[in-house]
Amino acid sequence: MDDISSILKEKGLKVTPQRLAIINMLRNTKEHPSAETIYKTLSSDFPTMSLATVYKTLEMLKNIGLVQELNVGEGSFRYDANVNSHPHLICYGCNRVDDLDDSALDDLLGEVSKYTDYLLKDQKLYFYGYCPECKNKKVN
Amino acid sequence: MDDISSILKEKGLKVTPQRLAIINMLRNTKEHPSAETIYKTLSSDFPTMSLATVYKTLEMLKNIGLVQELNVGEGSFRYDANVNSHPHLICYGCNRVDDLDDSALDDLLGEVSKYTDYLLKDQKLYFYGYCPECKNKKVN
DNA sequence: CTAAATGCAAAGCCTTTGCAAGTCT
DNA sequence: AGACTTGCAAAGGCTTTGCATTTAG
Repeated sequence: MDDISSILKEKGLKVTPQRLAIINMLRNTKEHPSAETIYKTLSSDFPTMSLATVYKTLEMLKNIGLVQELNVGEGSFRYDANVNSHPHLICYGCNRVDDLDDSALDDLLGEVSKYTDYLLKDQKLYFYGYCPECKNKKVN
Repeated sequence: MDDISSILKEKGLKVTPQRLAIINMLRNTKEHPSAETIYKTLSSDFPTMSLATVYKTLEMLKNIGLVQELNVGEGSFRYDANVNSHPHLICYGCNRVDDLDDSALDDLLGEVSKYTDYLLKDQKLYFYGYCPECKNKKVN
């Protein structure tokens, strides 16, 4: 099921306002926020919440498979409530991080397996460039 | 040209034994070592060299385009003297990091461009699984 | 000689940990 | 009530920085 409270209870985890806020924020954004961004965004609603709680919650959500951690090369992680490991697109212009269509992934894996004898299990794929908006604005 | 001393001199950088050792080590390995690994490996030949020097040298080598930084998701970077951004394969069994054939990359980019309007400029592609050796050893 | 690099230690940044106080069930 | 979670501050791991000393050109 998709109801967070039920999932947490099933696992013997407590349902706290902070946890609900964090997972709900992640589920309602496409921005792939960092812990810091989550923290700041929720600060208005939870002024006393600490960054440590955000990290602990994210750790827990990772462990129960509700969230995945991304590393697009920024020195801090980003988080994604979409847990199937889909490719990402990162814009050099505006730093947005977009998802790449899932069906693209199948095609990519098909290509790779032509070139390696590895038994492939997972992947972290980051494509960098300019998003449709930025590629028009930019000079070169 | 490919002669390190000449490249450094051309850029007004000094040729030091430490720098030569680091770049030579990177050019002669396929292991994609971390700064720590480089440091430890060279310690026998350069007992007084500090980790800071390794980091400063790697930073410099990045800047002049002789080395690229990889992040395979380990909490520390790895370094690669092969600076074209080729895909990597990481083995869950033995943690080795292999290169994927360059021609695979062209195919992959061709696939991706079918699915996005991004203007693609670069990519960091990590495929995880079991290398040919480990996939035979493992149980599942 | 003198500009740049090294090596040491200290500082920084992101993340994790310890623990008392507070909250969920 | 009892166990888990929060929030604060301190600690950790990797990387960077500052600065006096040393080295390359």
